[in-house]
Amino acid sequence: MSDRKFSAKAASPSKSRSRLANPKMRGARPDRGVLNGHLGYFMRRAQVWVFQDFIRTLAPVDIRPAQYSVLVVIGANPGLSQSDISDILAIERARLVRMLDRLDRRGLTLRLPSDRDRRSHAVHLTREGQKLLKQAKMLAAQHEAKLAELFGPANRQIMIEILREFEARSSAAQAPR
Amino acid sequence: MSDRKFSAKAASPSKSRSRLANPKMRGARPDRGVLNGHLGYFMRRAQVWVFQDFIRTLAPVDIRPAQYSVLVVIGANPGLSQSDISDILAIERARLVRMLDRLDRRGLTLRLPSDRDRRSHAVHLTREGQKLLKQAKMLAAQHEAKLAELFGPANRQIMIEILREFEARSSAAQAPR
DNA sequence: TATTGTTATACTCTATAACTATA
DNA sequence: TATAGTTATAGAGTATAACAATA
Repeated sequence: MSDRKFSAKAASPSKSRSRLANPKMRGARPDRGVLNGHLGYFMRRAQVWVFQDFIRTLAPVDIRPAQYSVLVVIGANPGLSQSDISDILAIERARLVRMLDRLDRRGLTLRLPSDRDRRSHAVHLTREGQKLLKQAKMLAAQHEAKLAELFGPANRQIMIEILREFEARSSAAQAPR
Repeated sequence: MSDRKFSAKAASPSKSRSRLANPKMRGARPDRGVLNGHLGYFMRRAQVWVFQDFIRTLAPVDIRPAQYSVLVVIGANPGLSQSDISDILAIERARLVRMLDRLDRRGLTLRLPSDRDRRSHAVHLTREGQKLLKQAKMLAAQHEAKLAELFGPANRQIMIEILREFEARSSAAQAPR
């Protein structure tokens, strides 16, 4: 039951005098378990760690997680519009514009005119983008192997399954706003 | 085996002509599964959803996740120094300064001089801070109940256990930077 | 009228560096 | 020398609003 503090109350007001002024508290180890019942807290801490490891592992190709996801989606679906990509990855359209500006400048992606809708662009990887994505995928696999090591391969798989199911349910249910 | 694309290759260069120009691709549903093997991707999506729900649920007290974690830690350990809090929650010292500035201005927290080190502050909740934290904890419990509903109570518990174990291992191992 | 890409703004969070006053 | 709190800066990510061109 790591969840026993799920609904723990706040320290009652009468106990809130300084722990340093309180003989019983003096030198006591601070309670690090107060957030144990909060899933979001642990998800956040773990997610930050995972992204930092991803960024470090992919430093040789200078690709960040969001950029990586965009390159992978374009690589698998050349010709998608920017709206399509925004939709699939839940990246704001406005944010994707800036990201593609930068990837374009680096010579990795290309925005061609769409042949069916003159408002939209068909986004592609350049040959260089394809080459870099290949490298990036190898590095990402290294990163993923490290996660398998740290979580344990079974736990990594369980997490992926639970989270994918959650994504389906949470997007089907109601969006939080 | 949701992981079969873990090491999937990029679309080979010869296949990268526009999906719209390619008769076989025309109108095909874009492949949304290309990131299936990437745990970090799903952790991020889920974490964002969870935080948005947290923010929305705690809107009545206008408390964000990071602020909440700080209030909970102070509430349970009155008199901690800012460094202690930074340590426990992995919040940058510089960032915590701004957060406490705001919480102080709102009358929720208090920085008292430490009686053992004139460099440091003993951080406390005001009575109002204690009152608000109580409310916040009730709302956070509602939020957590919603997560239990969406993940399924068993899955929520599994996630917490896996993530807590991961946190212990990843911090014990080597920090990513 | 609605959508696509775009520009602009604001705020949160992360990451640094540097300064001051203490230790 | 090192640490605690602070200030400042820069960048990523998120959330909006508004605009022109096109549907």
